Amino acid sequence: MAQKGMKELDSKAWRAFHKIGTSLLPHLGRQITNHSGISAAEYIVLVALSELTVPSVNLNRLAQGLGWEISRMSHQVSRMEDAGLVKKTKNIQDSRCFDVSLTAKGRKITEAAIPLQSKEINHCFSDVLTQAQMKSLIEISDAISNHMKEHHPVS
Amino acid sequence: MAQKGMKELDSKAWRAFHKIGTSLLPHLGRQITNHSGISAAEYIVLVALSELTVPSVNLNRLAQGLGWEISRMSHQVSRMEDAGLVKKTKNIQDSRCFDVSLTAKGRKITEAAIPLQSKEINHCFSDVLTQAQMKSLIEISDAISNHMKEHHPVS
DNA sequence: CTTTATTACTTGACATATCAAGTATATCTG
DNA sequence: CAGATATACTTGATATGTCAAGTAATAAAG
Repeated sequence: MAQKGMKELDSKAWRAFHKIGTSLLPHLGRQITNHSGISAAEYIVLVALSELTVPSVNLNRLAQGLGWEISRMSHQVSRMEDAGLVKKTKNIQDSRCFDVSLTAKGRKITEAAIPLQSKEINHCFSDVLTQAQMKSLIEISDAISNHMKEHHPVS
Repeated sequence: MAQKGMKELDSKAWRAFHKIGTSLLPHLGRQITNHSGISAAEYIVLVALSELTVPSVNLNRLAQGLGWEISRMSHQVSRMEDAGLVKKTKNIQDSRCFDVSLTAKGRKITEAAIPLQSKEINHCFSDVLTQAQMKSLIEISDAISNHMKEHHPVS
């Protein structure tokens, strides 16, 4: 995906990263749909909601927590409300805000989906890597994330 | 994005991987559009075409080389033909096939875009990682890719 | 040589992601 | 408290990715 202006190792490493980023992630998304009948985007939102210590969050916080644009979250939550997976309620204190929460159906699907997805991740990711490789990956992620936070805070 | 059914380190490593996969890749895509006026998908196809040792490839090979579905490539190439970036010609030997090649415009844009994109990748990726980390990433990618090839050859 | 697969690609429908613009409700400022 | 600003979210347009179904041409089988 890029070579001129890059050193040999850099280019190989980038291609390696790009490859797993554009194959593993979509593959696991497809698995979610196959085993649980929901999309990868829906799964991400459902899991985020299921991990709350409070019954609901507003759209803004939910989007920020996942690093999504607010508009993307608005569209996604609307579709999920139509699908009966989440509920949207106008906040009483600030009526610009909407509180989003899981419906019973959404919770049920999420709780069934999580262990199946964990199994898939173990299968395709954890089980094929050594502990040292996973630790290395965490360091790599931190290095990149810190750089992004400093230099490209919004995007 | 997943926890029940996963060990602590596994879960952390997965979240780390997921995070960079869903932030760095989109960020670099946006950079392409900003500096060269083409989408990330267009860039990927253009670079693949510019790296050919022959003047053209058929859709099928192009899709396989990038690990894309043929339908995705068909749509993408059609749009790029409309945009004047590539040219599609019916193959003479086998008229089911289409040969895809760069137009002069497509080549010009690609050659200008590649060094700019390499610079961005260096900035966000290569420069923030050590050589050891890049080597580790290549090993990690190989391990995952090999597993995928064995167990999920099509998807 | 005709029927039957197979292959290469197209098409349409829908889900999704992004962008620009809009609406409504707070909040701040003088 | 009126006017300006900011915040929270919506909406519509466009590009994209995926799936299922379709078309057309080649290859294989009988």
